[in-house]
Amino acid sequence: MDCNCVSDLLLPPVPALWTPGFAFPDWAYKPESSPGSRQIQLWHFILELLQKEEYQGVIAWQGDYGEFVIKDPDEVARLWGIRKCKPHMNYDKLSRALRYYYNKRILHKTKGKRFTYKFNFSKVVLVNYPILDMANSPFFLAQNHFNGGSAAPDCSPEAIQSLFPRLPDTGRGTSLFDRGSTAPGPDGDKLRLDTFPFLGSGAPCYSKPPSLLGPYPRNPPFDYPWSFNPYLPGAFSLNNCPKLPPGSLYPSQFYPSPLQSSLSQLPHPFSSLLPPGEAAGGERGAPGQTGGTNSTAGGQPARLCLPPYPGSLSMGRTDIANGVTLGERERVEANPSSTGLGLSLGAVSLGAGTGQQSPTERRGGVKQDPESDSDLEITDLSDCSSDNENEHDFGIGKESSLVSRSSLVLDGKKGSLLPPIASLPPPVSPHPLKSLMPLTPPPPSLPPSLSPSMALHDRHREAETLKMIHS
DNA sequence: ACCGGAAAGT
DNA sequence: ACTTTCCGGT
Repeated sequence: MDCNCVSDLLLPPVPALWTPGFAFPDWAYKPESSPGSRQIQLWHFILELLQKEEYQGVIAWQGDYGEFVIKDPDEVARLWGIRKCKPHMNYDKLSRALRYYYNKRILHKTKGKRFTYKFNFSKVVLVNYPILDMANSPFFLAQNHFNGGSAAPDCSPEAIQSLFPRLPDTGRGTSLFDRGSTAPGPDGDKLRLDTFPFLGSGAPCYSKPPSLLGPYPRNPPFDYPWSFNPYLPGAFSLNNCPKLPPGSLYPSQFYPSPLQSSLSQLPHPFSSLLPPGEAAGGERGAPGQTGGTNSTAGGQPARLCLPPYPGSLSMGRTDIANGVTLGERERVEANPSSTGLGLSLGAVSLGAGTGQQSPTERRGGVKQDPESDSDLEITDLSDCSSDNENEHDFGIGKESSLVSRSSLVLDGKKGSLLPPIASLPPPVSPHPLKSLMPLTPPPPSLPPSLSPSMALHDRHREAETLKMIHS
């Protein structure tokens, strides 16, 4: 089954870089549609490369959130070929495979920019994010946990622990390259978001932050809301972003219950789930950079591997809900910069970051097409096409329909889970937060019967609460 | 360079 | 299901 190509020799025993924080959850390898299939998929591979500093000359994040540039198409193709034992792989073929992702909304092409594609992170995650597992995601676990574990059936310490297997110990991480055939056992297919780079836990150093489950943009750029932002200079207390200190594993603050730290900064529904102390912004030991101070990481000096947080925080309003609903596809695309579950991270114009001026230009350079920066260029604009100025990003009107529609789509797959959001209260105030509020996703684990009404009530209440807070 | 159909391979 | 391979078309 395995070819003994160089692949394994080339990439396999990945260094510390991949060990703890970079492993993708097992489910990431197993598209729900193809149980058992753990063949690495191209997008996984791309992500891998993107995360590895040594390949930044070949492929790197650049431009918009989730946008990356293949600086050396031939090389990427070669690597892919090696990985898949396809000696005759070339960029033409690889790009065909990438194109194949368009329909799946995993990727789309950034028009006007050569060799530039953009991840639809929410899709990337959700595509392989079994709704049921969702219930066990740190998000919900956290909720349940801090709420007293009322909702999820499986919120026992053990369960939680299983989500953060590598928190305490530096344990065996399953990396993309090192995902042993020896899956973690029964929970092998469960989410392990802690290991999912985008989910805020341990992303060593993206030159450019993929916007996945990152922070929920909430505050202005100058006040980065997340106590833990892996993409912030301070987040990685490594001298050099690029390379992790030899033998060093991610500092605990890389994945100290990312959720926790994140939650503390999340809009009400989430933040309130944390114990007072944490919600306050500080997370045990991990000095939240809440106040704008990024002195994360146990007092380590700030790094610089990352470009300063630009402040392109997109207020991705409803994304959370969408994410949960698994119905993000169109939405996300229609919402520039709020890729992912809507938690767009601070963008970081890369290039400058790691000083990867790189060979890119060799191919004529990537033309920075101002117009192409919009995510709206997506191929399938079934939904975005109708974007009106009226409906600014925080509007949920459109969103509602999208969400509900998406839900339907999913219904066929996983069963209906979330109530239509159409009935949600409209954003009362211009404050972005408000728009997030109503969409607090009910834990998927909730009985369908409960979910809807409960969720709505909660949403409303929370929205109210928020209003008060803000007033 | 990029697109997407078609067919074949795994 | 996910490519890989080909390929005509833009």
